[in-house]
Amino acid sequence: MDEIARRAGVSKTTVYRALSGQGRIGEDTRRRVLDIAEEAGYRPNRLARGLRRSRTGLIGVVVPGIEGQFYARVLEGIEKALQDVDHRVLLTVSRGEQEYELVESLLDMQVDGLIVASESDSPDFYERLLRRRVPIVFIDREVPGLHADLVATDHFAGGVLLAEHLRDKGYRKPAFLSVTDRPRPIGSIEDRWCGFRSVFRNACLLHHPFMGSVKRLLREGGDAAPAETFSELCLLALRGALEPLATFPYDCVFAQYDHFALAMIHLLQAHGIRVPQDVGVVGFDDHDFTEYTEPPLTTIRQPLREIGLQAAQRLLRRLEEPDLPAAALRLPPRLVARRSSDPLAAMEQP
Amino acid sequence: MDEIARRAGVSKTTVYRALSGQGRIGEDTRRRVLDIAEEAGYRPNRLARGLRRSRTGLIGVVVPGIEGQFYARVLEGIEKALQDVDHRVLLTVSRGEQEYELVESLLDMQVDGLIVASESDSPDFYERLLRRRVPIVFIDREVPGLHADLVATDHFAGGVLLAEHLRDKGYRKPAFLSVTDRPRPIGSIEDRWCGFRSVFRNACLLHHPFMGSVKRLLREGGDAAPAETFSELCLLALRGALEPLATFPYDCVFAQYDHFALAMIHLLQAHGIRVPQDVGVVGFDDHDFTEYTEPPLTTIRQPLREIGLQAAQRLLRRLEEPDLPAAALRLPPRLVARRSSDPLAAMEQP
DNA sequence: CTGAAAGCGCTAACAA
DNA sequence: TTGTTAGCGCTTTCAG
Repeated sequence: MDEIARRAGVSKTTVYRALSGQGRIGEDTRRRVLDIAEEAGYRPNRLARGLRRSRTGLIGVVVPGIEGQFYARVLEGIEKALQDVDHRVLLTVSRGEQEYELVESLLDMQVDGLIVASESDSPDFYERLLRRRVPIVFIDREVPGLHADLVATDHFAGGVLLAEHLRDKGYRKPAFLSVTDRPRPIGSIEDRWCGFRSVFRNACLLHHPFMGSVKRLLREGGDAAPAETFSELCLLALRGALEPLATFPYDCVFAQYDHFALAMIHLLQAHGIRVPQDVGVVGFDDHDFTEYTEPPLTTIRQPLREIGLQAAQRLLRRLEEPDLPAAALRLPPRLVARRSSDPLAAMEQP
Repeated sequence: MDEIARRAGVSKTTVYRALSGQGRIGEDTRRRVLDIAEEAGYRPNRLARGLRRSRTGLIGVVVPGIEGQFYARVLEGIEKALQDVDHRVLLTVSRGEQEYELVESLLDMQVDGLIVASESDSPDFYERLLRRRVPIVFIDREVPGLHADLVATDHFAGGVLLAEHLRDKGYRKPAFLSVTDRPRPIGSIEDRWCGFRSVFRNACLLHHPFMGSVKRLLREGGDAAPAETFSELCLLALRGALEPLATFPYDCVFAQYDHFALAMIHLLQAHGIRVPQDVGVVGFDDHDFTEYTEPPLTTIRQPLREIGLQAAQRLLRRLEEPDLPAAALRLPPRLVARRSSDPLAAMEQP
């Protein structure tokens, strides 16, 4: 900027005024400065601007992982919404370990706000931040005991949708597979349960830490993996599920995750039970492979991109109005009932 | 920092020395300053530090999209490698449009370096940056005509692996589906072709812009989508592929992408051709749904996370040694031959 | 309409 | 061992 000022024979301030379009300035000087800046290929240093204005245009994002499609899609939505208003995403992946440290480091970098998919079990850390008026929007999971902005799927509605679908298909004795390995069940799965039970009063709840088994197998596995693929891993984790279920005359299963649903189907088939004739199985979207499974799998599609978009927008809004009361936004999911007819048939016949 | 200096009764510089652990300082003052800083919850402003040192610890990343698993996984590797050395990822998604602007904006934010999955067809823009000695590592695709660091899959090796696999399975007359919609064929697919042909001298090349069809359908589709799912879309795009192929007595097909491979399988089956008995089909990893398809699909797994890790490490190295000569690192892919036996059988029998 | 000066928070060089 | 000073590049305020 100094060089431009010198070359144009004006002060830094004038250059700034020309470039920013703010403040009174003579048309001729403005043109001259702009031309010189253009020619010199001048680009403002956003870091310096951030330091001065204490507004960086950086938004910190913390997610547990992005290898699965779940957070990748949410992230896509976040980035899109922010790019549209010329903000940038500072991305960190917590991998179940570093959440708080990462949040701190993002704040050190002077992000304007945070979007966090937290795995925290206690509200203390975030309560402190909120008291310091750090703008935060949580996504996907709520932090237990914390009153803060949240954007997530409406899991209750998802439970209702799946229950209604099963009921419409003629099933009557549903089993609900709770899969959590946490001390307190995950809120989202509890919500699904409530929704599910509001339709099926007689639903049977099978509580078992399948998810924990998968994680343990993954950890222990290391190189000597107990299974080649993740789907096989899920199969291993679910192996014990049939005996406890057998005490209940179920005719359909809500398996919480698509991977589990598929494993459950394989498991049932291995025991000579036909799907969906004898027993129906439904999942809940954590992946988009459901297009490809055999037999077709009915599932709930979560509005992932939309969650990201809404979270970003909420955060931007909060930057303008820091006193906005905290609110939870629960977005409706969509039932994806895979027709069992061959999609190809429909396409090739006509 | 000023406040801590005041409270400790020393100069800012001393506080800095205590906190940074650099320069000589009395043990007692050091302790005192550290205690006060701790108590005051002091955290250094990395933005200011960046401005002063002109080293921000920010790495700009540009990818075309992250909804598919491809770049999400690469990104995971990048983030991991950078997090390990306390650097942060500034993520942007170009969505086939804004690549150059995004790169500029990242530079405005004073990133230390860039990792770019470019869709550019011309080297001019990046050549200018490289002349300005901006550290850049490209991933996945090379920019035509540009001599720069690149980390990517060894597509030639991938082509060889698939060809050898097909040969070992007894196939003799392979068809290679080139799917590009670009003026110049994408380098990676050319490499696959070269590798493939080094094994099968008689391979037949079917050149047709299937990929372009898919994109067009996606664009035109809008709400009135011509197909419910992406897999159906691929099927539509491939419909015309069988006639040109029919002129060649092929007994197997290399379909470039898993989605196409699967669509091809369905297409063949719809025409009464059995897979893999009559015709074998192989893909090339762009997704991890191959675990779930029916019939099983043999494919090449690209070392995506590793690409990210290596790219980040290369960039970090280049930050230290700006004069490193540009180099291409091509990482070996892995053949994933899906056994057609039921994985469950293997697990449940014993 | 234009310019001078101060300062965001940190760091590096130099002086005491 | 400690302190003083200057400056990264931009923005704001106040003065001309």
